[in-house]
Amino acid sequence: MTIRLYNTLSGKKEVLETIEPNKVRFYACGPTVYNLFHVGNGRMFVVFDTVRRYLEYRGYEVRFVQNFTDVDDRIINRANELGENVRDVANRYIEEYFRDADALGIKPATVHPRATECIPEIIAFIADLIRLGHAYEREGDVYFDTSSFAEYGKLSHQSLDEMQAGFRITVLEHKDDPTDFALWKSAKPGEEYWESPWGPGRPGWHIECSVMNAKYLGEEIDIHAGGRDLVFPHHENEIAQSESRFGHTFARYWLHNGTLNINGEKMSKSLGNFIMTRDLLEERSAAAVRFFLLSAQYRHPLNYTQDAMEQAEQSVVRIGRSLRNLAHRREVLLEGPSFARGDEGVRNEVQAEFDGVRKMFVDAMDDDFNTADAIAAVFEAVRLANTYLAEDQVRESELNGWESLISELLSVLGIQLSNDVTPQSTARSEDEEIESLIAARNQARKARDFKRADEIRDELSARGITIEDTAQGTRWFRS
RNA sequence: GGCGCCAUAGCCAAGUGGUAAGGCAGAGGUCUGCAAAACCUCGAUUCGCCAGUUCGAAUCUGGCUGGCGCCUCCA
Repeated sequence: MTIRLYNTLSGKKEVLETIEPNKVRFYACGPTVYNLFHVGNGRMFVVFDTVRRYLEYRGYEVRFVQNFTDVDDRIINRANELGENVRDVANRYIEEYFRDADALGIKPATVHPRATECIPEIIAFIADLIRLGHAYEREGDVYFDTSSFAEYGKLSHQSLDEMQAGFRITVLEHKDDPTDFALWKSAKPGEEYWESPWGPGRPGWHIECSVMNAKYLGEEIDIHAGGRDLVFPHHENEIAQSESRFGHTFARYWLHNGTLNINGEKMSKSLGNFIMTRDLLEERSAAAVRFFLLSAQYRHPLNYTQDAMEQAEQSVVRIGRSLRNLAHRREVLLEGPSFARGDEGVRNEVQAEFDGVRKMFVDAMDDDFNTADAIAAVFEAVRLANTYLAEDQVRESELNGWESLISELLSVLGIQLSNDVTPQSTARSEDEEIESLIAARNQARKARDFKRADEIRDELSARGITIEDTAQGTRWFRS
């Protein structure tokens, strides 16, 4: 069993072969912290969080690094707009990132470096590039000389000639060539700056990622991930910088997720057609949002619509009901006569079903993290579990088996189903009353006084209590 | 202008040469006093359109149409 992943560099699916056995060095580009992140950004975080979880599930020790770009024109502009200090703005949005990421079930990376924490290393890296003849200084700015890197364009599959032909407006500044890009930008009056051999200034955008990779993961890494829109120029430039500096392969596998679209267009801050993740979470469950974001293969575009979100919500409800029914059945079982608790282990045919579902899931995820197929495996487990629940005799070990299997798969996808949100204190005091109403209703049903039974059900329903009569008794829950 | 991607049922979405997964919504059935939950069955003779290759194509090739992304900040 091997994991295959689509590598943007080769344009093919390749077998994952890591630098060190059972260890993955994984870098994903993080946000520029000048605002909250929108659902499109959220897709990227969720997708690669899921890749990371899956690699861990498959036994890899994953060292996952995700940076914060906390030096950027946009942050400076934002700070000016707000009349605040640049550092304060950046720090605040880093905190806000963690808040929303946590709400979406995105695990913190192993390391979350910030560009401002790596300034000395960035300066040293740039100095090395100049020394090696890959960069030049012009009036306090430093540029990377793309013509010095023969393989420039290999990630985006374009030649330098093609790129130059594509430049509509040539903004040369001090650059020798339009495809050259800034490594170091001299500070404009009033801007935050760091001292450097080229005068006061700040790092360009691309250099921080090259530096952080080297600093936290080493000169060569296994997986580098980001959104499709980072392929060019950002990742192309990272490759140019790192490979020019170290003289060998930078990242083995380049993973890029498709855009999240809305009304057929890419959701982006510059187009202004975005929905903040935080706002979406006000009206939708995190589980549904995450389900939606994983409902398509990560490389494909995904269109955001109300309808699709509603469908995701319903799908998640179906899974949740199955888990709820498994838990209820176990509760009844444990309360029942002791012979019903007999636990002789899991029957072979049920074990075979567990194995079948798990294989379906792993096969799907092994094939370039096909979460759409993986979700189908979850539904297969749900269907089989529900079928098992319809049996007259069930065993605790098997109920537990279904529950833990479904939970196991959901946790790899990072989908956490919210439990009853009613505060415990309120819940407990109310429980007794509900139980007695249900008992009264069952008395009425026994006496075939269905009018009275339905009245009680309506009353409970009005209080937000849904009841379901099963062969094992009546179960209820807050809706 | 250059590079690249996509087009599968009402909706979402897998499937890259062997005869169309899964989910949502819908219809019918079973169970139930009823309801709910659940299970079963039904739904694309067909995969944007037109040619071609092949014993065989949603899957490969060419053309066309429609849509998107990148080439400028962007996950």
